[in-house]
Amino acid sequence: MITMEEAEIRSNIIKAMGHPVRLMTIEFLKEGTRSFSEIFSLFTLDKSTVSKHLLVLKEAGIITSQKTGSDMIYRLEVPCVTDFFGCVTAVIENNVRRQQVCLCKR
Amino acid sequence: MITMEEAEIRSNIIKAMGHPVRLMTIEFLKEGTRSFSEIFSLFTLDKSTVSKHLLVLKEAGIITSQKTGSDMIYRLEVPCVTDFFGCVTAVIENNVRRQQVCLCKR
DNA sequence: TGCCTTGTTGGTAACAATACCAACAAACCA
DNA sequence: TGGTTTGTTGGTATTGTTACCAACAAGGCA
Repeated sequence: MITMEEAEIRSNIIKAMGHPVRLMTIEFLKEGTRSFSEIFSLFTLDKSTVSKHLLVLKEAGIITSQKTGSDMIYRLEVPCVTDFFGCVTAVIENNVRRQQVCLCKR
Repeated sequence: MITMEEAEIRSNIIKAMGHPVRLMTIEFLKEGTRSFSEIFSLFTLDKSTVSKHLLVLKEAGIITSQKTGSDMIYRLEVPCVTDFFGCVTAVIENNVRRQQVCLCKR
């Protein structure tokens, strides 16, 4: 079994992925490095909001950033995180199968 | 790319895993079905708090429950979620390597 | 029936997360 | 140099999450 302390560290990383904007960003960066403005243009959000989401991913160690010219370039540091999405899809399909589509409320 | 709506559904499932208590519970259920009282005794929390954490996992479709005698038995519905923990460990190790251990704040 | 045991639900207080706007800093360009 | 672009940081209002206690419901057993 895992200790409570361990669980806390792990959940911090998972929590960082638990937001639609951050999830989409990860998916986007899976295709390669992207600039801030490219990521920003995916959403209809204030630039400060996007910047803060990227900071959350950075602090979790999931992405890194690097200033290049006038652009800030973001990179997916640990691509294996996207492997997980297949399993998330399996959960969703299982929910649909069990007609519990609308139960995922958080 | 993934749509915003899709990202929302997925993030709901990931969010359900993003809490130490729920993460430990998933790890525990990986070993087999467990009763409420077995799960409850892992923590020093009020029973209502534990019950609510289990509800979150249920609503996400990650676990299921079934009344058996006087006990409520919980079961991990989609075991593949634990495959992900290996990658989370990779993130942690990468953070340590880059001396960013203390940056994972959420 | 009365009373444990087992777990869920409701209420609420404390805290965390998220969004916006405004202000700022750094680099680039005219 | 002065203005523009690019992104971050600070402040703050709103909303969401999590914990506790209390009350309840269902089942088992004296």
